[in-house]
Amino acid sequence: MLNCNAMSDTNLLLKRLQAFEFLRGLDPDVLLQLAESSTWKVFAPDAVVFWEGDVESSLFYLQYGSLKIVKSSQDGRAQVLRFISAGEVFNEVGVLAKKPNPATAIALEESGIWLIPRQTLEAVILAHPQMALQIIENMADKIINLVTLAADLSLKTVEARFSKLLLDQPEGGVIERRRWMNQTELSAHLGTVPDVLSRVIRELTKAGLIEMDKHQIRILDRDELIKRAMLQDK
Amino acid sequence: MLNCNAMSDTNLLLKRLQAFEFLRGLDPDVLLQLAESSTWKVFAPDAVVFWEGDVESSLFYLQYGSLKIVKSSQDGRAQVLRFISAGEVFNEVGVLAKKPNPATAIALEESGIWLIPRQTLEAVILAHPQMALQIIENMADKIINLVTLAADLSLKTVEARFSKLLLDQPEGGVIERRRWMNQTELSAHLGTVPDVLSRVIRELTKAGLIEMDKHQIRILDRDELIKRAMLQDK
DNA sequence: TCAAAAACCCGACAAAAGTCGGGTTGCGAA
DNA sequence: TTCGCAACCCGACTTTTGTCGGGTTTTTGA
Repeated sequence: MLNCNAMSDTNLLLKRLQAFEFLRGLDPDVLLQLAESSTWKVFAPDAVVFWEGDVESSLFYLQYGSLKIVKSSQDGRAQVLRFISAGEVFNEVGVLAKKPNPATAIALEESGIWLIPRQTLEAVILAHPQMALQIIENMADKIINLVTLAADLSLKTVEARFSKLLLDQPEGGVIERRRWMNQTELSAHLGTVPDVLSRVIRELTKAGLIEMDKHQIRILDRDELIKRAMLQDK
Repeated sequence: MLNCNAMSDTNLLLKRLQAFEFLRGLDPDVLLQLAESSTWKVFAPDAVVFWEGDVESSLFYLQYGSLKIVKSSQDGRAQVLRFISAGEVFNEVGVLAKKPNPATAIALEESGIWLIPRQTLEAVILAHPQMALQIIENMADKIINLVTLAADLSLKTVEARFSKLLLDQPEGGVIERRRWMNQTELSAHLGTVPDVLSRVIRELTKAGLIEMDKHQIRILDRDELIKRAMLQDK
């Protein structure tokens, strides 16, 4: 399930940390300290990085791969709260607030992760308050996203949420469908089930707003899609 | 709408700040600095404290009264994200991340609020990193609540969400219905509309699980209510 | 104190979301 | 290559949620 070899390739981490926004402006020796006390883990696809309820005392830095953060119910349904891609940091909640994690993290593909222990992190924060402000900013972003998610789940239809997701796609008018970005994952992200998503796609296709082939979805009528995305939202 | 008299009753704030968890352990002179640069505002019931989209550069400390944080759609529906009662701090997002606020804050009753300007706050954080950790912990709590809210909205029925809310009530088995905690507000908090909430209450009453009179709701069968609250949740 | 406004109630209906059964397709591993 | 499994498709159905029109009760403020 989980390939965990704690090697000490700190040079590599050191280089990555230097490129990492959180840590911009820190002394190299502080970075070295962080690098030396961190451990390295590799997770296979579908492996659980941490469980809801776990009290995890490390900050996670995803070096390569991608993850999803989910909360799931007994009957199999799951709500994806966010996706995490390479270069992002997560588990601030667990590491700094000492609270059990509110959700489960699962690897979507093989993922390499650095674990920075709490002690080291706290020491660095106390010595470099600037870093605390960075972390706070990062958490604020998450709060903004969660607020938006909650409001959308409550106030918008599946069609509107899906349209919005399409429009938010950075590549103009096209969403790539990678192996792990299938209708099942997508529907969990939108807070619904695959059948309903399938139905919505069918309807938008029939209406001529989008076009789907095997590996991507293209936007054909952006204006109309915007209209539908705003349904029941301001 | 908004009764805004900037008086300098700093002594009062000083006393309150001393009692306030965020600031525990700070030097009295730092507290004084905070108190002196803060301003005081009073908001009438239903007054807007800040709007979604505003870039607010102060931290808010609610001294008395209560607020709700909402996100609303064009067609009048609104999702209440959280309630804020006396003694709580809010708008960390706006003040520290310099991001437009993701939601609107509205006074439920007359509310007195201290505004602590960003500059002062940042100075205090940089000088006392311990405080940054406090703020981070506070934000982590909010993230946990929002994660739970999003998952509940997506995975649970209105009945389950309402049951859970009842069970979460601190006073054993009783929820007080204040003026501003009516079915309209309650339903906005649960992510539904008054009619549906009314129906749920009717059904739970008919099933003998709860009992409602003019000013409070009592739990009659806690075990069965727990069962219903868990419906479609783990 | 009384009248208007707001909250609440409720049955009937409409719309959205979820479920089910039974398909087809396409990809990967043996 | 072929078998098997997972993803996807789709129509019919159910459940949940939201809406509407009409009512009653409660609160509030002039």
